[in-house]
Amino acid sequence: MSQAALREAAEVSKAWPFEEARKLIQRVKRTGQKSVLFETGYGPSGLPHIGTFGEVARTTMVRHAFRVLTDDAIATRLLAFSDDMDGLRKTPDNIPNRERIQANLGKPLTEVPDPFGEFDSFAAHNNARLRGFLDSFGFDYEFASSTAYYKSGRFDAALLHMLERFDAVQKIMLPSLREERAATYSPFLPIHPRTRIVMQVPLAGYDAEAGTIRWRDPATDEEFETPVTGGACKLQWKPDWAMRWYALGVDYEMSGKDLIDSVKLSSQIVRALGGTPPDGFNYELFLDEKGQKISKSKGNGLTIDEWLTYASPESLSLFMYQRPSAAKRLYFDVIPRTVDDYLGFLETYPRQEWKERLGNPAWHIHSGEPPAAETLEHGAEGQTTVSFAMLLNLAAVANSDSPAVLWGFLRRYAPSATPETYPRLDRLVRYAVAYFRDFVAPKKRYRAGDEIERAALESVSAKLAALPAGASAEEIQHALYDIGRAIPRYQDLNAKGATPERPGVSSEFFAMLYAVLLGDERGPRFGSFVALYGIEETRALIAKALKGELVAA
RNA sequence: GAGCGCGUAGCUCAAUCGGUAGAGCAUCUGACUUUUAAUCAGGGGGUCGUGGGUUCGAGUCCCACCGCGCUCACCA
Repeated sequence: MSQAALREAAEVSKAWPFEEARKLIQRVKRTGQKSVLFETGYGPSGLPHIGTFGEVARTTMVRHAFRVLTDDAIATRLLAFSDDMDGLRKTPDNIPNRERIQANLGKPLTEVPDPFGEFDSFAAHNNARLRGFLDSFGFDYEFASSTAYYKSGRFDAALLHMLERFDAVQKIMLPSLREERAATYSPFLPIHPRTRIVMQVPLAGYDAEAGTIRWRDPATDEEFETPVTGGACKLQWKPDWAMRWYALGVDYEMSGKDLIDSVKLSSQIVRALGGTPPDGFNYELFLDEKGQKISKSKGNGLTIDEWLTYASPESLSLFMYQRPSAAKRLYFDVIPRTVDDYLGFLETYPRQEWKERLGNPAWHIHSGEPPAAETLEHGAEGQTTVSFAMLLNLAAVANSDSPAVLWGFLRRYAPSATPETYPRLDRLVRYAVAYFRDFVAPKKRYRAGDEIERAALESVSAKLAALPAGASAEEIQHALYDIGRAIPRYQDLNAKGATPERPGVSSEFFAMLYAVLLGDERGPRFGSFVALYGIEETRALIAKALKGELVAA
């Protein structure tokens, strides 16, 4: 499959990153520009939000589609812009040293101390967390700090320009506000020279030529004249966004649907400044398990760290790829399915034509170079992909959060496999084990045994003790049958091959073992389970069950 | 009030350019170590929310309506 075929398929691909990239192609054709700037926004008043990751991941997909469409003839950059000069509005609930932070309300986030005591400021801490994650995923981006940009003078020309167009900006903003707010609204927010608080005060006047605004401290009635440049002032949110687009020449920025009105207003402001607003689209928001909007202040839904505890970054990337225009529940229970969907896409990719490949999320997740799927050799049946769902089952039947126990099962399935030869499968095993430990194991409901059941378990334990250490699954299985056969409750004369002298064992017997020992209604072939889990370990498990420790836990 | 999204199998959801509606789970049947599933094979289950329109052909495109939900209108 040639590069030409790839290009041809890309030109017409309906995959949304290509649809978006084609908007930019039009833009470049119109303006003749030789580079394109992508921007993603981040508000560091809280820990990095999973939506922020989504925005970077999705923007990266558009960027890559654009690069394929242009053969890299147009340079691209991705700016991760942190709005870290914003004033701290309220103290987040999920941080230490809240009192200390409380004393800094209203100051720029870069001037609020780090509640974790690790960085120069709260913003620096959260910025570092964001960068750490973006780096760990390998995103190609440039980090930008609003505070640094303001202070460096990089925004000065645009700020002075906006001051010149003050009336035009007000004409756009004021109708969008309620009367009482409109009466005091100023797009320019001076930083109080003494308290360092970002002041939301009405302007007493401004001097476009001098580049200053005049305002009054409501507490002292003292009047100040502050330059709009050099970081002495910042802008209100919507004018700020517009100014940034204008000053940096941002060509593409997507945002959530909660910002639809903001995009409209900011776009009008950019035009009033004589610029062109970026292309982009409004994606749907993520919902928590109850269908509520995920927000960093509420701390609902999933965090990046939580997802990465149970699944790979690639699977999270897949979640972000799929249907950005549809609201999706983002909660723990979508993880297994998303992981297996990802593995499935990886597996079908090599067999596809370019047209399908470009619609395959794996292509977008891996910037056009998805790795080969990791498959196990399974006897004559050939290659098999081990799914997350299967590993969860394994963990459940083994009732184990130990990767080694799962590998024991896997090696029986595919003897040549080891964690060293299958590193990605090993990672998957670790994720599955973590998911099992935190979401499946707590839901187990152990049943206490009655007299007959307890006696049966005693017998099983004794019988196991009498078996040789290296007893096979088969030997153990037959030993179990002999126990069950001797107990009237579990005799089954209708079983295939059963005789009155040698009755079969009903499935009740095994159901009892699962319910009492594994806390589940179903389970593995028990002989195999014991062989892998270990005879002594199984006896210990029985002992715990008889003491009532499993029911209690 | 304004702007969106979603209605497809019992459940959760797919369905690329408009071309015979699919998957997973659940359920049922069968095979297998004398019975257990981490196995395999197979079956049933649908008026694609409703009604129009375009088309040779509509889950898909257009219009209207119904239902559910979200967002914005203070801040970002």
